[in-house]
Amino acid sequence: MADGKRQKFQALRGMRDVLAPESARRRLLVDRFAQVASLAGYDEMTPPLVEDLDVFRRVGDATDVVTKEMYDFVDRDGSRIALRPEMTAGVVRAFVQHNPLVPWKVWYSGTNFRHERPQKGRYRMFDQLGVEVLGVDDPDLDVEVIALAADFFGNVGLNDVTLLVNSLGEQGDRQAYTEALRAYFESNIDGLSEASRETLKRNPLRVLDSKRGEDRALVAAAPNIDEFLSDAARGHFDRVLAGLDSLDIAYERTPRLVRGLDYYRRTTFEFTSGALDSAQNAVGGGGRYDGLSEAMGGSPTDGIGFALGVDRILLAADAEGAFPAPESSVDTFVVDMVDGTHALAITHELRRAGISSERRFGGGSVKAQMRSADRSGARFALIVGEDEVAEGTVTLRPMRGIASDGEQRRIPRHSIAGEIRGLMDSEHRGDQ
RNA sequence: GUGGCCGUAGCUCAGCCCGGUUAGAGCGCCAGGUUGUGGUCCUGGAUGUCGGGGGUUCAAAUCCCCUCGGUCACCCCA
Repeated sequence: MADGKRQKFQALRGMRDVLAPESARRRLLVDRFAQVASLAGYDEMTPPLVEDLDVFRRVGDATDVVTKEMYDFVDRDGSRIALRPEMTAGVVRAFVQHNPLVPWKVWYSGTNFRHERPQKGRYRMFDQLGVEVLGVDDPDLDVEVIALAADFFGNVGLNDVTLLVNSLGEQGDRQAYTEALRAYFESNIDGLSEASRETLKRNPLRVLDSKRGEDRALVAAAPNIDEFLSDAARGHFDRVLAGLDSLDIAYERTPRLVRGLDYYRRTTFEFTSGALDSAQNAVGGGGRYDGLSEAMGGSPTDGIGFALGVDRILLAADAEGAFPAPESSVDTFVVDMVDGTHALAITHELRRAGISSERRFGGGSVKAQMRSADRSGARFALIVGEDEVAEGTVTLRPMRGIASDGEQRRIPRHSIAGEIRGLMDSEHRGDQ
């Protein structure tokens, strides 16, 4: 800096570094999701982190995500681009661009950006896992998609999760309902909070989401979506509910559930965690968005999908004591009391043989090296001193695991990898 | 974006209200006890721009202002 004083930087607001062991836990969570999704026939896809600003605008201009929270900027060539605030828009844009065979079933994991005031469970940079399916109108698909998410939560060990479902009807139904709400709230405007009056101008549906006490009574008595569903929408929704019942997937029918993004039609759903007692208790949500493809310039195509919040899932897992971070450990730790050249050679050798191996740098007493070995979580310590070098051996000392009661012994220097491999295999089989 | 609360060693926190010797504790870390052996125990040790900047004062971690960050509610949503 100008004054010569050293500036200590820190991550930008709402953006966090993910260090071990959290980093390993996240990787594991994504792996789990990949498993569950691929079991159901979904392929991974990775849309760009940045898109033309208009791609995201198609998501809806009445949502804060698009109007107030986007990281948009002017590129060097003058075009307006933006960091993705969610994944669906990019996926649908990709669908329109590549015109793949339908049904197109994809899953994704990735980072999104939203310029909001950070809070626990709400960050400016956050990861989502999700799926999207394009080209299928069948209500059974809605069930498959919801079941996939529900199974994933179960797989991760989250038990205190509630599924909320609703139908917003066809586009016309949704519009009619919106108008009915507008009329209703306008005729009762005096009972509405200041903030909700503002919301009413932009998006009457959103008023249903108000958490202000003053609005509660009015919201409770508001028109119900059920009265506005067309026969087709009604029939579709009934099939979805019947499907959920048949799979024993518990749900709560919530006519007031209004999802944030404007593109939702018909089936909408949300998963909330009872373990998260904050206002940020939604761990995932999604629904049908028939019509988005057209908005992106493609032909009319049915679509459905969901996005799950990685940060919130992990927070909920913490609260439930589920899905702990995997312990990081190595198979072997080399203690070199000679000059370090043995540690260098042996770790290299073992790693090439597929056996993980660590060592301490900068030497240190045997005691210090052993302490490092212990901390590394290594199952075996390989100790090399003058004596071992002289007789062409290394000392193999069991540190933990099934083998930890065994005595340490010397093994030929040239058969270390084979010896370790054998021990780990027998341990894996549950032998002595 | 609006309002409230908080910010002291790597971590969890005491001290701040009622300014005043070298700013503390536990855990962790390092070393020694055991000159070739971890995890327990004992002994010793290191570590802080008291979030940052400015102000008041003889004197500020303690008071005031600004700012940055976290957190809670609203809002929004994953």
